[in-house]
Amino acid sequence: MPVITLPDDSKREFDAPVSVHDIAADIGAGLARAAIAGKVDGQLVDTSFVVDADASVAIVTERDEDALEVIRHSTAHLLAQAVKQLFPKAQVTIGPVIEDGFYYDFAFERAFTPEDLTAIEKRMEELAKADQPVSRKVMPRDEAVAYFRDQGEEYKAEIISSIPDGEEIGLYSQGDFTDLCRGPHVPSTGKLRAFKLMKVAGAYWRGDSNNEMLQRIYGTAWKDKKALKAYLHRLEEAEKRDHRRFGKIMDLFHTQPEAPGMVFWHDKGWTLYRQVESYIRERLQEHGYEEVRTPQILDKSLWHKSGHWDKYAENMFITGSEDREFAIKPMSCPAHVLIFNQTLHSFRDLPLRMAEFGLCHRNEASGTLHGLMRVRGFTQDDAHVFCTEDQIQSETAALIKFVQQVYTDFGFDDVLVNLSTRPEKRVGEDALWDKAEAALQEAVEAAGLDWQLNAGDGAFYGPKIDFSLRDTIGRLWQTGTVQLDFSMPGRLGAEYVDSDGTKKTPVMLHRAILGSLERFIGVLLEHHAGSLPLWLAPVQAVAMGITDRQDEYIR
RNA sequence: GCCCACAUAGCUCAGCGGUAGAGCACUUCCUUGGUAAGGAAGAGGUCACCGGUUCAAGUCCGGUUGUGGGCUCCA
Repeated sequence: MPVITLPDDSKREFDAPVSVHDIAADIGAGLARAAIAGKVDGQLVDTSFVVDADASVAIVTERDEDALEVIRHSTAHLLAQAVKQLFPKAQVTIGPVIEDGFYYDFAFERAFTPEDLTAIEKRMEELAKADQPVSRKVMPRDEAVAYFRDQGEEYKAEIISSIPDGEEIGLYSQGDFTDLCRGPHVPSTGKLRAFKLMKVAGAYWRGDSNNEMLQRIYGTAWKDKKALKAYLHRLEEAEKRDHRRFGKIMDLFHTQPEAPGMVFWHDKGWTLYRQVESYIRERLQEHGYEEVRTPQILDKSLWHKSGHWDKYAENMFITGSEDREFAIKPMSCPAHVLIFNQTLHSFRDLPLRMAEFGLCHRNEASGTLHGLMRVRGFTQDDAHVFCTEDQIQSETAALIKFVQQVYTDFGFDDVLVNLSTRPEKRVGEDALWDKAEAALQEAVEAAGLDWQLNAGDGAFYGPKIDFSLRDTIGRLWQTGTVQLDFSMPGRLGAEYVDSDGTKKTPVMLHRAILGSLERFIGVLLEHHAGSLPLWLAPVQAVAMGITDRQDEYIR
């Protein structure tokens, strides 16, 4: 018979299998009422979950962090239930929990309007008030597929079909609504007391832009009205830190339709820009870099050789002269290799560190442009380190130190680090990838960084470490990057003479610390809420008179 | 690029079929040694662009461009 160990290490014994709800009730009627979910041996479960063996059990109430996830997930179901009642033709798809809330994707013949959203939210309030019990049952896969197909829910049926064999298919029901779900959920809809629908947006089915577009409704949910209000207030405050706002009020820059995605820097903004640039320039000298400058426009054939044309042609701006086709450079690396190739190099020259404030243009899809954060014309604080395979790790380690120093100097302490490994489409032998990935991983670990693995997200030419900074409303913007490349030097014919007198191909490390100066300044403005550190501020002090009589002295 | 929304004075916005409005900013004059902006007067808009409906269009409809929020993408 199950012996239940509670979080305070007290034990309770039951004669027969017992539900989480009943365990809570055994402790106290109040707790049973407050229970939102349970945690059995660390696993979040429904209150109806039956414990039939010895286990450690915690009752999850809204005081626990875990409750929020359950509440948000259940609110997503509430949203789906409301939508199905109001728009029976809408098909449900998926509705996961995200940071601060949830969303649910629907397939519907038309877009939901803001008025629809209001109506849906109202219906959700009613359903929550009705306090309908939420129940779970398990269904065999084929039966579940048939069940949803019968109701015209093709997407759900497709999802269930793709669940691997042997996995349990759990269905949750509340009132007239049943949805496939892993759970857990609140025991009844009355537990959902503080939510709000935020916005509608389009989203592709299964995240693939070749698929049809669904209607995504975003919402937020909290344990009570007070927390909801605090969240909405936080959003308002975040809006005030928007870098585009500072661009205006501090007279730093503007954009306009004649040059979408490109920045007009005003005097004060350019002062800030130059300050950032000269800071980096000083660091480059300290870290043993040479600085170069390469052309904006380069013959198409170079981009064919580098491999960029095949992969990124549609994102490159093209121009021509007489009968030749040129591309406006989207990156500086091939040009740096061309400089490298101008001289015969000894292994003694390596590592050779070549930096450029590289002005690049990329024809980004119009819908992705965003203030200074995502632009079409930008300057990378770019550099390439030509080195031997043996130098990869020490150079990477040095770069990580460099990056950390810069972020610290600019006042950032919360930096996200990702290590991205080989993608499916790639060049280079697996053995080389093994070596490269291991070298990068060792370097991040040696630096004591808190990092995450982004498996399969590397560039086609090598693995990379990305550094991201978070903006005001939680979005992450990649700034720094260290990318290993064992493709381009060979493609473009870079060579050095090794100690044994033979010619070898160097390895190339691409790296940027700020990423683009534009984006970095955007993040900087948001991070400091416009109050830049004195050394960066374009206006450091203002002398003001008290009346016009002092004007003479001030001038 | 895709979905939705938006585009009115330098800025923030109201107006939503009947010949353009507010606050702030700006200009002039007055006032002023006290923590964002005291008084008075004034200037400023082919209501993003193109087309349509209508006796009449910021106002309704279609298209284009740009912007915003998502999605996809990000060498």
